[in-house]
Amino acid sequence: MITFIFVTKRLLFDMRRDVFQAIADPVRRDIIGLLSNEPLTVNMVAENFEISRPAISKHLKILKECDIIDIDKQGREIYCIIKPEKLVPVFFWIEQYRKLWEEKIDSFEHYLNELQSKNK
Amino acid sequence: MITFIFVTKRLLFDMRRDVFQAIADPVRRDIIGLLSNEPLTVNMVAENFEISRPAISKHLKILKECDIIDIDKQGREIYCIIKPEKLVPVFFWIEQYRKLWEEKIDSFEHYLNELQSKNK
DNA sequence: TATTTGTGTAACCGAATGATTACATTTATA
DNA sequence: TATAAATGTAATCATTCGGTTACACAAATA
Repeated sequence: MITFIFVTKRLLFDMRRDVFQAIADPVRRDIIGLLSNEPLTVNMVAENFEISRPAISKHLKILKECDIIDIDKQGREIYCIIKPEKLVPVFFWIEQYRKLWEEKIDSFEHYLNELQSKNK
Repeated sequence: MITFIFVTKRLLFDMRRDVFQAIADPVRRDIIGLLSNEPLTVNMVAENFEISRPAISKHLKILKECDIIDIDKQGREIYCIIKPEKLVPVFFWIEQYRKLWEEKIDSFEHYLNELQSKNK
C-alpha cells in the first residue's frame, strides 16, 4: 500500500516543475504579466483570455507547483499573488551570457561603423 | 497534392519555436552553457551527456529551429556556434520584473533588520 | 432553504516532448 | 576501394501539454 502511494506520487510529480518550465508557455507569461500589477482571482485572470476557465486553472496550478504564485482564499474567491523573487534564477542564468551578446553586438556595430566610414 | 503538402507542413511546424521554449529544457540549457565557451561538434557536445547521440541531435535541431545556434560544416564534422544575442528577449522579459522582486527583497531585509534591532 | 457563483478536477483528446534503436548518408582514411 | 567516422533521421514508445466538456463542491445570496 505504501509502495502504491509512493509510485503514484512519483508518477504524478515527476514532471519538470521549475521556473524555466513555468515561463515556457506564452499564456503563463501573460498571466505573470497580469499578476505583476495586482493580485487577481481565478475568474479575473480568465477574463483576459479566450481559452476556457479550466484551462486557466491548469496554468495557475502549474504556476503554483513552480512556486511562482501564492494563493489567498477570500471566501469562495481565490486571489493569486505573484512571487516575483522566484524569477531571479532566470535573471542570473541569462545574465551570465550578457557579456557574450554585448561583445557580439559591439563587434557588429563596429563593423557597421567601419563600413559607413569607408562609404563616405 | 498541394493541399497535402500544406497540411503536412502545418502539422510539422506548428510547435512553439521560440527562445523561451529553447531554454525550457535543462539539457538544452547545458548545451548553451557548453557552446558559450567555444563552438563544438555534435559528438563533442554529446560526450558531455549520458543520453544518446540522436537525443542530442534532436536538442540541437530544436536549438537551430529556435535560431539559438548556427552550424558550420567542416568536412564531415559539424560545429555548433551559439548566437548569444538571441537570448536578449529573455533578458528584457525578465528585466521588467526586476523592480518588483527588488522591492520585495528590500522589504524583507527591512523586516529582518527591524526584528534584529528589537531583539538587541 | 434553494439557487447562484467561484473554483477545482476528472475524463478525454490530439499533438509535442524526449528518449530509444536501427538505419542511411556523406566524408575521411587505411 | 573498402572501411570507419560523424551526423541525420525514421520508427517507435511512454509521458506531458494544452485544450475541451461535464461535473462536484463550498460559499454567498435570494
